[in-house]
Amino acid sequence: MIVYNTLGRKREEFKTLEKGKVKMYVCGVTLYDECHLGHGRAYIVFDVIRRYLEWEGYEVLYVQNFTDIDDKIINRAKEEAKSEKEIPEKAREIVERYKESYFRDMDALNIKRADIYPSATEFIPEIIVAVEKLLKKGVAYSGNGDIYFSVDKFPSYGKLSGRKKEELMPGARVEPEEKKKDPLDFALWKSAKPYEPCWDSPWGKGRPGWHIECSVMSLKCLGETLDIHGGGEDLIFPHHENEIAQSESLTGKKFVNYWLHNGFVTVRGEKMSKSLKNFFLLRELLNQYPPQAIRFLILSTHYRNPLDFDLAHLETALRGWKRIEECILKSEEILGGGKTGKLEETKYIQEFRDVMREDFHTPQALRVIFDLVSELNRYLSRGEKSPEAFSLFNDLKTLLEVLGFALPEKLTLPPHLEKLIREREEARKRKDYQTADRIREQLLREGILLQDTPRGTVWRKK
RNA sequence: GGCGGCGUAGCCAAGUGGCAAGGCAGCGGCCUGCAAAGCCGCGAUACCCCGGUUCGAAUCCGGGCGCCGCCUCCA
Repeated sequence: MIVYNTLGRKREEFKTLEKGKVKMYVCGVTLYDECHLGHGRAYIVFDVIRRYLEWEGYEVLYVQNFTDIDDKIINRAKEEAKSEKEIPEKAREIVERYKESYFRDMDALNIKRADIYPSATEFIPEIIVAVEKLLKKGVAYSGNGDIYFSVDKFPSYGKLSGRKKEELMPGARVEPEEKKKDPLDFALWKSAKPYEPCWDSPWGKGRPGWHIECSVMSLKCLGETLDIHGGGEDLIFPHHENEIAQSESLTGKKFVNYWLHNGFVTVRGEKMSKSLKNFFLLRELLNQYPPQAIRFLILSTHYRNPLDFDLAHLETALRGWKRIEECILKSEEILGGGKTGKLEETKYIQEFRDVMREDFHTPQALRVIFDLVSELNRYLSRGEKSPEAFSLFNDLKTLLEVLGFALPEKLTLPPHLEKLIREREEARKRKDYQTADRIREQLLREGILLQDTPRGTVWRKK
């Protein structure tokens, strides 16, 4: 299997530390706001990577953190709090609110839950120990109650993002802070201002810096070296660069073997972001489109390429998904649901494997699925219940599950609509097509689409 | 200023040396009472531009042009 490793910027053979096991850490969200499609992309992408690895027989331990203490959360709490002393409580409330919202969106998208969801505030003692260790090793220093990591003390700093320290200086908007010895140094521990949420530490009341939590939590949950660490490409610098510096200074071991980063979602060519106000919230999209359409859209572009979002593109994705869904519904009607006995694998399984082994090539995987759907449709259009058709149907369901598409559920119609369909069939027998067409239109207004097939009239949700 | 990415049919998107996948939309046909769905057939003499390497390039090299990202919180 080949994966593209950001560290080194090349495709590499994927070898796990321990045979058959994958330790995987994906940077989660900061719990201060709703998730938009950009977040959705990241977690769908890593969901598929995880599902594929599991399907290939790997035992995957998947960890995804929550950042539940951070400037943005505090700022939000300050906005919402009525008085200063309410701030810490508000911050907790905000965190809970958006954690719930996160799970609601991600569950709706059929993203498998991680094995562990560590939160920064659950690891304060461990973070403090880590910071003390870094101080003791002389790679960190104290500046007025804040503790900073000294980038100079980590010679290979820049190896992930491909920058040299000197290159970062000119023109870059690196805020020079007086407490820092070097503008690139970053906070491991921040001292608290009055009324901010805080914890006791050897350096006074404060809270952890952003980068240290991932180092500590991945270390505690997965060990010193990870197989895969993932996230959006905007995390490469400085977040992941800083994680490497801290973790490797702490353990002396290589932190991560394979760094995987997904590309952005853009809107009219520009990055989807809060500041540009060009974001689409997952919740709003999910109100209007089935989750499979969103997943289809995401997977139809390779995970490392930018994905330009437009509602028209989502509409196109929906139609594409509908073709697959129609094939499944029709198969169930003609061939019957449920798994049949294991028949020989079709060539499509092998093709799917071939393309997914090449850096998780989901656009190609969708091509394989469409090829399969076309062939299966040929059997179905003849009403043929051959073993080949059963086999194709089984494989189709298998492949869709690996890509995380929830299979359509068997729906039932309210009795009064069922009755209308029966009335229409009577009318058609009488050749009373006016009545039949009237009923068909009436049902369409209810969102029910009718298809008159050789095996009778079937209905679909529009 | 530094680092990185992208530019392929109307739209989306694969392909990274050997006759340009797939989807959506469109057109023609079959099926149908009419539809819907499905099936069959059709679409880039051509891959931003200009040079070069090669028997052969969308694919490699050089030079342009255009768009975007990171360097600041960010999936």
